[in-house]
Amino acid sequence: MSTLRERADGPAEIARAFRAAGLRYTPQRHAVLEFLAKRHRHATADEILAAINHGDPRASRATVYNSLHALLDAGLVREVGGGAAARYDANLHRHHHFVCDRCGALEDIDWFDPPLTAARKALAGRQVTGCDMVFRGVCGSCLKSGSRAGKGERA
Amino acid sequence: MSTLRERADGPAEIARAFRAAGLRYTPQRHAVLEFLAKRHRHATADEILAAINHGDPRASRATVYNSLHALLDAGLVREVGGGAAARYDANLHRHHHFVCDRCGALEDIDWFDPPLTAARKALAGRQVTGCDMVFRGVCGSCLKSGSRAGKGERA
DNA sequence: TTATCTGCAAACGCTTTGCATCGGA
DNA sequence: TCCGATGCAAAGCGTTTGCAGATAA
Repeated sequence: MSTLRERADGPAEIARAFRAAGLRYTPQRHAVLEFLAKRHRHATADEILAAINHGDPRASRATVYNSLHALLDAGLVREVGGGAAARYDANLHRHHHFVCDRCGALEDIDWFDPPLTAARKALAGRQVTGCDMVFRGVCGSCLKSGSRAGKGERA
Repeated sequence: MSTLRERADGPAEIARAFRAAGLRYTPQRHAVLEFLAKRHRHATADEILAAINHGDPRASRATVYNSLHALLDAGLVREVGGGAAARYDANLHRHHHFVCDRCGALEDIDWFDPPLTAARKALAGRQVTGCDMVFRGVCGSCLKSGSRAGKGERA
């Protein structure tokens, strides 16, 4: 499991990631992956679209979705269910998620091993390749402020 | 935490659940909760709508969503991210989920305690009220058949 | 050269909303 | 009686698709 976010800060690394994954390397795809890898995590497709079209390569909405699907298939990007719109995350560092029921923030939680031993019995007869743990509750700043913060992304 | 599915098979129990939750009790809402509690789990809003309009009380699409939200707020129903459309589950028995990457089946996994001790450090500073564990992999029948089963619900 | 990606726009599916009416408490 | 639920239809939003033209390998 590579840690793209740590090592792929240079354009060359991103190009290499595409080739390693057997994906065609286009400026648009580069922009999508670079945006996710270097700048923002938990970005929605729309945020990616806006950011890219603010910059140089310019990609259409369809192309952004297209690229995201290619990257998902290749395992370079992860989809997080979060809320209404899907969020994408290039950080392949394993981590869990926490969703604040009050302000909707989606935060990363440091990785710890899921209880696969305890799960073994319950999961018998299946081939398990992954486990997403999503915790829910009230995040730190909502606890502090005591009120509802702006609904949105804060991770 | 009540186990509606086990005890609320009678209409009276369902009415009671509404009153206990401080919700207005209408025929439509009764039908939604009854459908989820007695018959089908992991049902989409559309499935609920179709089932209800096949029966007696008849509810509009908006009313189904409306009822579901009321039930969600009251904690009588759980939303499961599953796929494109949200799925709803009245079984308040705690359980985890398993999603088959091959056929898309959504299965229940017997409850076991999440590793909250291990998580404590990572979750510090937050108030945690819940934990959804979603396992991914290949389900039993796909393993057997070796090919892709029909995409859909099989839990 | 050729398979495949891009871009545009329109379609699609799920969910929400506005508003007049109905009905449970 | 009165607040809130219902029903209809239309809008909203995120996502996908079809097809002609462009482009990476």
